[in-house]
Amino acid sequence: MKIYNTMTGRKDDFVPLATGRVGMYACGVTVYDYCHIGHARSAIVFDVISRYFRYKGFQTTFVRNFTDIDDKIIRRAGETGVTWDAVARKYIDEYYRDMDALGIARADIEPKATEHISEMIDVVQTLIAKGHAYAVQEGENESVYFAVDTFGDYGKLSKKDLHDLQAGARVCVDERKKSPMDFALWKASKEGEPWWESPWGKGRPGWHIECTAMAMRHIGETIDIHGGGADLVFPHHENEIAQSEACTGKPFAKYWVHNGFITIDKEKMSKSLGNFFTIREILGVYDAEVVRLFVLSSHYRSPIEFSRDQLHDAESSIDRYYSTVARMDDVIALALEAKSAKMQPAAAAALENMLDRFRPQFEEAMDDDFNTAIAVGHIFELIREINRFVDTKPGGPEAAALLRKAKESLRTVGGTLNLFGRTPQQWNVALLCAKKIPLTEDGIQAKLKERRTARENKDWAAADAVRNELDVAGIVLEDKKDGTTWRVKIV
RNA sequence: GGCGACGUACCCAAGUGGCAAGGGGGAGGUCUGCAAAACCUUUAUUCAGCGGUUCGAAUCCGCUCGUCGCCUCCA
Repeated sequence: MKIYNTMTGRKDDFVPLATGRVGMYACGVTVYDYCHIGHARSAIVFDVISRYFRYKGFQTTFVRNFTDIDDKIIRRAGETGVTWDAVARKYIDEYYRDMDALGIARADIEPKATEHISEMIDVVQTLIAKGHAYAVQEGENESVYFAVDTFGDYGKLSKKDLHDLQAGARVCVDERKKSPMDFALWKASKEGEPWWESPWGKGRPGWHIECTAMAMRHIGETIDIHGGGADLVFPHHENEIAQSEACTGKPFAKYWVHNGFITIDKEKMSKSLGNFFTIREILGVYDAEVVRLFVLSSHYRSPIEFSRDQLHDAESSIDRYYSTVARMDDVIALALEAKSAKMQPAAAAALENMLDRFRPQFEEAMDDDFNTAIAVGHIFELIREINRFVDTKPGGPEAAALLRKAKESLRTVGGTLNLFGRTPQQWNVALLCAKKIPLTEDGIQAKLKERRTARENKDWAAADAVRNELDVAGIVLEDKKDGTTWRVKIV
């Protein structure tokens, strides 16, 4: 298994610290606003990575944190006239509402910064004792900064040179700091700000220290995988490395995994540019599975351009998938009553051959730095082969068994990608909802019954009238030997 | 200014030394009461451009052009 490691700049063989176990930590969100589709990408990517480790049989501990104390949260509290912790609570709730709707599994441990204050203080004290950090008086309290020049490896993750950074520093020079690149481990609390008691008086944690404290507490001093969005490489992860490794003298993480951005008109989607869509805006128009396939159709490190066309493509692909499942179900359902059990040997052999290769190919794709785009490609190759087989009009228990085997493989692989877990019927009902089609399943069935009577009487005009009526509403009918089924039209 | 990434068909997207995956769309066909779905054929002699290395390059090297990211909070 190979994983691209930001630290080494290449794909490295994955060797866990402890055989058969993986500890991974992904940076979550700062809870001061609704999540946008960029947060969704990161969540989807690390959800699937953790699923794949489990698929491979690793005993996996996945930690994803909430930053629930921070300048932006305090500012938002001031703007809206509520307390900072009320802001954090609200947006944690909203986070879960969005991520649950997106179908993202909960991480094994979802720690909050404010619940690990004492662990952070311990790390900061150790850093001061080892001469890597210094306290500075600020009003009645003290702030603590990490002295970047005491950590020789500073810049090793982001490949930055300390001198270049200082030369081109855009950060304001802060008189209190010994060096402009030093960063806050602990911030003295100003009047009206939230605070915790500490050896440096009243204060609150800096941004980076929480991840060090929580990763060590919940996984260990060295973790297998540390991940997050590519924008966290510098300064966040660089600073985490400095403070963690200076504290323990051990490597902080073995593999650094960073997902690429979602872009709008080729530009990074971000709060500051204002060019973002929230998860709930998108889920008001597209089904969650569509968003997940859209994200997984590209490699996780590539930038992906967000657009209506892209989501539409993903929607069509999923519809193709479920249409094929429906065809398989028809063959399986008719197997018992099939008078002539038959199967073309060549067609069956072709499908069996592809089925034998399917799981190994999936693993080969995912083992190569989680290449979900290729994995999805293999799924659709199998779908095509299944359709070829079904086109030969197979029947009987042997054909049914072969298709059941295909369904089982697809279910396992799909489950690992968190895709294709529903029935065709559930998919179409979900589409009624996503596309806001004002019809219920029962209502559609009533129309189908009406049309069946017309067709039995060979009243083609009346039958076509029903078809047209439903077509206008966005429903397509498919006449088959044993009845008519409906689908939501993808336009 | 420093560091880094990317440029593959009408659109999206894999492929990083040996015949250019997959999805969407377009065109033609089979099937069908009419449709839809599905399948078949077709849609890149070519991978931003120019050189170089090689028996062989989308893939490696160099240059040019273009786009984007990080260097400040960011997934």
